[in-house]
Amino acid sequence: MSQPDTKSRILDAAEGLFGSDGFHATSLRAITSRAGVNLAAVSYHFGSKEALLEAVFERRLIPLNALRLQRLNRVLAEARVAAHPPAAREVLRAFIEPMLEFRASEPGADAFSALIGRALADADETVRAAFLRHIQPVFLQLFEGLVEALPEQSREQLFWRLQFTLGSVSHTLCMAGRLRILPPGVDQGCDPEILSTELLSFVTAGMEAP
Amino acid sequence: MSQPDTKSRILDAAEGLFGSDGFHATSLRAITSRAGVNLAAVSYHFGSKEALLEAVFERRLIPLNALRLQRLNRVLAEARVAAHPPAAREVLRAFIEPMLEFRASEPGADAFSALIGRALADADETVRAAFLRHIQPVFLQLFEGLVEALPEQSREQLFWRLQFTLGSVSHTLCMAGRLRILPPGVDQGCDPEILSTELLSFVTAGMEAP
DNA sequence: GTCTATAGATTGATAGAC
DNA sequence: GTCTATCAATCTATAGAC
Repeated sequence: MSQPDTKSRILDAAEGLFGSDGFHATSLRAITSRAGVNLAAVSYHFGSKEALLEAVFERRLIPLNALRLQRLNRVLAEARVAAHPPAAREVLRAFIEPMLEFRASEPGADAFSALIGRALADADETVRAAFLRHIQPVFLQLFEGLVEALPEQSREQLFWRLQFTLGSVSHTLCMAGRLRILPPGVDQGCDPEILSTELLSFVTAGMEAP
Repeated sequence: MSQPDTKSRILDAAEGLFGSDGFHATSLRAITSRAGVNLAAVSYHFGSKEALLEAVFERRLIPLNALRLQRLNRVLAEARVAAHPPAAREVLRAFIEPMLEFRASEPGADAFSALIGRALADADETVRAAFLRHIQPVFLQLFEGLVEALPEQSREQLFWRLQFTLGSVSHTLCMAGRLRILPPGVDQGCDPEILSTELLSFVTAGMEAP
């Protein structure tokens, strides 16, 4: 049981700092210092700061998006067998639950979660483009699933509503532990499972709105 | 009809660049270069980069949030006179429409719009804190309005649903003109008024979900 | 108020010894 | 693979002439 190798230590440190401070505001020195490795190790193992970011995305998003696509395809296949449209809630669940489950699963996952939640709207094109490359196939499949689930709506309308949904999901991934404004009678703590159910109910109702 | 003074030119340039490139990624040199003024003018007129950001927020958010509070209070007052709860849609409209109207009103407003859409989840605490200072009273009044509109829901539940709503609104402010993934049969162009109505329908249905 | 010039710190990246 | 040392570029901020 040796300690993680240099490459993994850098990935872990970068994930945490990119998530909490942002890509641009995180220096390679901050990363290697947290990882306990030499500054030059980043160049040796990854080549550049951008390539490191890409590696941080890949490590989590490849398995996560594969799981999303698998669940999405199962929901659509079952609906086809039953010869009726899939439920919008189940289509959305296939997209949302894997991310929230991952987030609740391991320590440090909330940093990656915040990174992902910010990526879609990030001002930095490096971050945004790297993220879009991974999310594109999932997004397109999710959209077609919603077209099947809600055939009475136009593609245009479904597209905008899906954008609103992505906004809710992204914000949910960012906000945990960062809520500063709490009205009286509201406690910040929230069971991840309840949050997941609430989010799913919210976006399902929004997508199905008359 | 002289050209805008140095202070306004700096504000305009900063607003545009903070919106498109982000606060951290925008240098004072980029701002003064776009504004056509000397680098030292920022220190003279504002004192620091952070103070400049605060001034960029203030110029737009003080009138905008005053309008939001005014509309919000009118909706709540009318409901009190009529002795029935306000409609959730009208409460949400008082919060959402002023921003989207402003955004459609003047050129350059979409840059500020993107800045605001990103601020709530920004990794940079400078940006986030400056924004929260302005949004706090509006947020608290909006929350209490929703408590009145939807009395059958707990404060906790309303709070989370309001967070999801903020996510949708924020993302809407960010995404215009930046949508990279377009499914077949979907055109990026969208009438601002239609987008506003669609967003309002989406979040109202989400807030009212069973 | 506006300018030049520069201080002082930090950045990403790399050359070359071990 | 890991390290030291360093380069060249960039940043915010300011001192001081006009």
